[in-house]
Amino acid sequence: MQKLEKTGYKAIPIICGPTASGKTSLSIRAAKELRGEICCCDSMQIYRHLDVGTAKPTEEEKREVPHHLIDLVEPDQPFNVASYLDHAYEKIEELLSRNVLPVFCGGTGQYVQALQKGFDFSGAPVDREKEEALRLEFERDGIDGIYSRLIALDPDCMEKIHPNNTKRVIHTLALLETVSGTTKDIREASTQNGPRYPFVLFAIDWPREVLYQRIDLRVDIMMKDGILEEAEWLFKQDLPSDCTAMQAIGYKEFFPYLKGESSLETCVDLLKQHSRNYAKRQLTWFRHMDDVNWIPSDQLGEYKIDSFL
RNA sequence: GCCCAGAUAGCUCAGUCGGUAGAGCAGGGGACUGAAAAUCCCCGUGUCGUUGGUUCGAUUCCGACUCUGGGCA
Repeated sequence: MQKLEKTGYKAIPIICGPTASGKTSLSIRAAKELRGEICCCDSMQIYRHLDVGTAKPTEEEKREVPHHLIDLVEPDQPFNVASYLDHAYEKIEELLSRNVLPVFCGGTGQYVQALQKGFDFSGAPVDREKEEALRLEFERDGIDGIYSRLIALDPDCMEKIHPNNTKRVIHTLALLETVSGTTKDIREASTQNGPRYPFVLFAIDWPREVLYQRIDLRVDIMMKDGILEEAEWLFKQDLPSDCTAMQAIGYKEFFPYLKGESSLETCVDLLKQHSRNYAKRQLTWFRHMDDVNWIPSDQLGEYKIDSFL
């Protein structure tokens, strides 16, 4: 914490908001005013080569303010919250050692929450082989048996995890068969030490219809900026379809067109649709996070975040 | 002009052997502790095109009309 004091601020800001809400420009202005550097908090911008479709900062924007935590891995490499936290904490230390304030910016609710709450995943190891075995069992026999075993180990899961959410059922059972205790015990242990740093959250709020218009418009701009070429590049990499980068919005929508199964216009419309659906899910995250400072869209240009720091 | 097929939820359509209707998508709300831009849960009243007829009762059957496809001229 002492290192943070040297920057002159008491907390690290995290600027979030749904896709196309203006996070990037706000974070650049804020970082300049606070003499900080930007740390992205985005589960897709961590992939190299996926630039236009993930709305990564442009070269020009990166020249204005240094950006970190982007382009961390190749699209075929595995990545998750825990990897993100490792990179994030390392980067925060590096910036603080130079007395520079990290300014976080991003739309991945899970990553933001993990930072804010200080989740420690070291007590919840992942057993890939066990998960794979359960996945095979699920494909063979269905979810019922697996779900029953999960409930036997932790009855609370009955209301916390719906049996149709097979991905989560399998993951949680694998975890509970690896470590002792219930999900509640694991949760409690993971937040035992609290957040690593004091964070302050901001979220940008637009009227829904306006946000949706902005999303549609931004997709059109992405088309001009070469999103299709990027999608084609990714398509040609021929990665497994369950690989995370292949599920990024802005790429998968073009695959039917690239296979000759659908018109370009249909794909663009679908991309807009998926982006809107995603924005709604993001808002659910932000609305229910603790201590969020909402920034009304009409105050975006002059909003000062430093009074919270 | 004639023939055929449609007309039902914002969209695409199912259905009612005559008792006023339901799916997918869209839209709204929610969950989220190692794939999270993922995954999953909840929410469905709409002059059943208009208008006559038959009927206790018509969105359903019959007629006319309007509109939309397709075909023939």
